[in-house]
Amino acid sequence: MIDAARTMPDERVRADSFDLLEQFGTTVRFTRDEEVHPEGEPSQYCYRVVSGCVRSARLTEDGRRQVGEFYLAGDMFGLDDLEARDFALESVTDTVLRRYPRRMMEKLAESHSALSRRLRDLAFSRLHAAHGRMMLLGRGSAPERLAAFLLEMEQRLGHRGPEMMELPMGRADMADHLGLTVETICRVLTGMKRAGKVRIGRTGVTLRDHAALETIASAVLPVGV
Amino acid sequence: MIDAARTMPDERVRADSFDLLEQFGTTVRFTRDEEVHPEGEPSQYCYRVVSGCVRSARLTEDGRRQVGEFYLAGDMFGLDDLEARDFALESVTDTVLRRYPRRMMEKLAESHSALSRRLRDLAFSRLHAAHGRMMLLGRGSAPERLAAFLLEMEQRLGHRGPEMMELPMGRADMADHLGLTVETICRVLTGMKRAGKVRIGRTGVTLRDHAALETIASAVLPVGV
DNA sequence: CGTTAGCTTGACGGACTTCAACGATAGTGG
DNA sequence: CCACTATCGTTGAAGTCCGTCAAGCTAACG
Repeated sequence: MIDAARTMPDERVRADSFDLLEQFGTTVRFTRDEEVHPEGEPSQYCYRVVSGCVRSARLTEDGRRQVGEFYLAGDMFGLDDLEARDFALESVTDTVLRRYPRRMMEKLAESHSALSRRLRDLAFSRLHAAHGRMMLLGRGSAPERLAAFLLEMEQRLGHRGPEMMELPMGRADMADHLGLTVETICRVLTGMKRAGKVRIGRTGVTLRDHAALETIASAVLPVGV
Repeated sequence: MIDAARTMPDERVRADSFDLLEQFGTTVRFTRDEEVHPEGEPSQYCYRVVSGCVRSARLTEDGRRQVGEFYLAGDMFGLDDLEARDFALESVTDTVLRRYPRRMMEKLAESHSALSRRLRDLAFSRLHAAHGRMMLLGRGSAPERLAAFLLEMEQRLGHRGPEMMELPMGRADMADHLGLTVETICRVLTGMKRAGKVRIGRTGVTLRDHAALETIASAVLPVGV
């Protein structure tokens, strides 16, 4: 388990620094659409996704919703009390989480510079991703947003091969994540289907024409990616 | 010193932790629209704005531009090589910066947990702001974006009183920051002027009806802010 | 088998963009 | 000092992409 964690290439949590925390962790379970942590309260815990999917979401008074991020298996979240303060954290599907006391993490970070460094890197990595998403939301068309999203999901889910990729979230979650409506998601998805770029199932998608999707998405991605 | 760090309310840099770094700093100057750091290169330095304004910007092949953040006097930036890697850093106006070697900062952070903690808090604070901006870009109307921007600028510039607030950036920068066009910025601004909410000058704005602007912006701000 | 939640499709309207022209201001050189 | 010019800001008209509203469809579940 530790070794498997160690081979993670990206921001996914590697065991080395974080396993200091492991002994203080408890496992918690949620069914779909439960509140892991409510909007507006300071958070006592941080979490790691064991399986399933969690979303951070903010709601306006008039009902508009923005889904900030999706956290997938291996991802850590709730590391700052800031984020939890004005984004609700909700399970998307049936989800198993590992929960750690934030105070303990901060205490450990004080004496273990490697953990501290790791937390910082993680924060900057997230910030980096957020900046990319700002480009997407600010300047991307609906097809560009969706293409980028599908490719990101494929990468983060570690999906390989031709079989259908199961997406944990529904159309509404995608829409609120990408700043679009459910209808637009459907229409763009249908368009991609008709063009032979994707195959669509109820809960999954198959990316048939990778190159085409990457071309669409690359317009709003940093050059040379 | 540690206590001071703990009571920090916002992300503005106070000398306490960061002044460890001060002796390694050098002062650099830029006139408007110069490149502080180009897109695509790893950064050797991080910076603090002494005076003026710096923007982070990303460009697509077909000419669309996204301005990620504006850094004002007191703000630090370039703390991660990630951000610098795919956002160019450019002076908006005549700007004086204090420049520090990143390697030195990381070295100091290893042995000084207060600095490390500060860096982490700063990163999370930025992430927090980025999430707010995602809500704005994904779900906000043009007036909502502009109102939120004007109020944010007033706060960050530390502006008080009835006299005109000088904005360092032009309409194009605002537009690319808010995911709008220059024309839309003008039109919304004119509308606000006609409604008596603002007064407009070439390089500055006066916020005449604070309450109205806050009402507009509050729709896409977290509840209770 | 009925019910419900989520997905899909269509018609229409609106907010913002695009394209175009005009205006104002600052900087420059004769 | 004053044209001259470049740059930026403003305004108007037309177009487009996406949102809104509405209805139908599909699949899962009791």
